[in-house]
Amino acid sequence: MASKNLEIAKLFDEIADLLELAGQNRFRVNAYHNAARSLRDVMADIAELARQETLTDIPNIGASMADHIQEYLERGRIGRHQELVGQVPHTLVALLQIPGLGPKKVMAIYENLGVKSLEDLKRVLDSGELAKLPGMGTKTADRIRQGMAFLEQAGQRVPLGAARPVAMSLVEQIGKLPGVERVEVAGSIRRGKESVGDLDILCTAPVGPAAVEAFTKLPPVERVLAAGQTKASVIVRTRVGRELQADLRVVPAESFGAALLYFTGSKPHNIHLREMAIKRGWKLNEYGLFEGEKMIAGKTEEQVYKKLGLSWMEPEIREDAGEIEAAEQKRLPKLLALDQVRGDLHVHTVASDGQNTIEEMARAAKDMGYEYLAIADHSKSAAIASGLSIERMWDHIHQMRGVAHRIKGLALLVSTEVDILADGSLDYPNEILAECDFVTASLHSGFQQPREVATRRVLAAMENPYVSSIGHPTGRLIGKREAIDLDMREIIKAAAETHTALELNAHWERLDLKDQHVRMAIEGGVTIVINTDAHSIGDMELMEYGVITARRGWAEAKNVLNTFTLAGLKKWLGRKRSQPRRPSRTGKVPVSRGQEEIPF
DNA sequence: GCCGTTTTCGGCCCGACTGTTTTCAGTCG
Ligand SMILES: Nc1nc2c(ncn2[C@H]2C[C@H](O)[C@@H](COP(=O)(O)OP(=O)(O)OP(=O)(O)O)O2)c(=O)[nH]1
Ligand SMILES: [Mg+2]
Ligand SMILES: [Mg+2]
Ligand SMILES: [Zn+2]
Repeated sequence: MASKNLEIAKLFDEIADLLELAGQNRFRVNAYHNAARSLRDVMADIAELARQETLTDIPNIGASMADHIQEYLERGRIGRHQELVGQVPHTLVALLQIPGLGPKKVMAIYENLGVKSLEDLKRVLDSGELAKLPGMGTKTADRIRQGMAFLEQAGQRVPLGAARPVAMSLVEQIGKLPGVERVEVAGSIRRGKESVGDLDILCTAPVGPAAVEAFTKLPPVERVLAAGQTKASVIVRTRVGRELQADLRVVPAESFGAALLYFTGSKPHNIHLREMAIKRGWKLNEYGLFEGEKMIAGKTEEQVYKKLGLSWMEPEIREDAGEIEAAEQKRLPKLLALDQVRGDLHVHTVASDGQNTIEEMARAAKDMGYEYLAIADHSKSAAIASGLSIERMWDHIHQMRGVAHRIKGLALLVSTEVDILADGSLDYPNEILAECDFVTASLHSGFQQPREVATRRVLAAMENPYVSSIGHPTGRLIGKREAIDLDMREIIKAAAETHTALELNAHWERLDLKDQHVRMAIEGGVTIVINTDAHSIGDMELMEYGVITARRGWAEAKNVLNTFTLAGLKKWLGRKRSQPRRPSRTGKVPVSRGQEEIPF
């Protein structure tokens, strides 16, 4: 299992759902959801906090929640949960996933018709029994049927990199509609979440209903879920044939800031801000900040934040994970920006499974304004990725040095993406690694290994003095392959101790390290390196997704290795490789095989 | 069930859209 924190969070969410089905107090329901969220956000190991008896220091964890946690750690179950399962069939929780079906309807259908599962639900829809229940009719039945179909078709979240272009294209089309003024992407896409549930778009227009209506008639709109005076929800079909929900919100121009704030979220961030407004005797909604009838802010996000005593916050950190407290104390991080990135330290070429030559990659990097680029092809065991044999690697090193020598205005670094083998040893001997300016060590096998085994492999790799960074540490593919079960706290500790960077692989299918692990790593004093792992020139543009994810992990430029100048990078690398062996360090002749001048 | 620098009791975000309800509950953003 990934971690006790997540296991307990899942149980708390289920308790909340069961309580809600049982018709209990909605604030208690919220308390369980809030506790679950806090457990997901907390960086420390929950078992460790339990030992120290500091569980109630976690926000939203009080005496009851702490007892539940203790009980789970000791006995692997929570009595409260089991009681509830005795009262309400736990299979009903799955039915809540259907859009349009909430706790009240699920309970009514269960109590009157005995519906406990999706199959049962289909049956009572087809037989017409559902439509006969009090408070329900044929339209309700239709909505539920559509909800079930949508859940099957598009129940899964979509990776940011797949969703964002669709959202951008919609923004462009909405911008051309008559009467529409400003248009912005909002929601989880604006916050840069690794995967998104839908597309949220905000626009201003003097006449709301006209804009809403025009939106629902756009070509990509397949069907309309709801459309009113100020907003619409529709289903769009993407070019790859996937269905996605898109929500448009329309507000008058004077409310733009308040509306963007609202629609960007996150929901917990919104609620926290609204509670702050209440404390001051005001009201915050998507139309503005109000003192009685009087609007005191709303034209811009900054105005609203300022009135609440806060500085403006970057969307990426609006998760109510400490950013509001930081803003109150004027201690917000100075988040990393894309233009601070000076190089890419993990790209492939035709030598292994890339599509461009060393020279082409180098020229492209130079055109992007980079100061340095590290060519890192696969090592010999990566057979499906055409990994280089030792012999070919020596030749490849020669080739890389040749290009490095010829190209001006870019430091081309000799590198490798060396496999971490099953026993934690590396796929190349140290003689090769010593020739590299930068070494990325990656796991490409054994994804199912037990936590201890996989963790030990990574720790062993970090012990190697030539390993500069661990590539895509958890090996996950968003929506496709689970992360390797690793003890990330151990790995972060060891990375700090061994002076090894952890990669944030920028490809939107990976984003690995993920945002929360980035934050944990930085907290642990680890340096992150954001690499695209490009397999073609175009892939180098993926850097932006890595930067967004790093920002979600509160990364500043100083935490990110590839924002360092070439000299700074060199100095950083020199700390682990304490032996003098580089001519640039020692001023002496190259150590070995040094026909070419080593550019580094 | 959690929380508190005016509180250990009494609050807990706020609004839009839908359907079948004759006045608003349920669901969602
Ligand atoms: N105040 C308030 N705002 C909400 C609530 N639900 C949603 N919002 C706001 C904040 C959300 O970021 C925004 C868009 O809603 P979504 O349901 O699409 O959530 P979001 O985009 O954050 O995540 P997603 O990836 O779509 O699951 O609307 C709510 O209950 N209260
Ligand atoms: Mg959304
Ligand atoms: Mg939405
Ligand atoms: Zn790679």
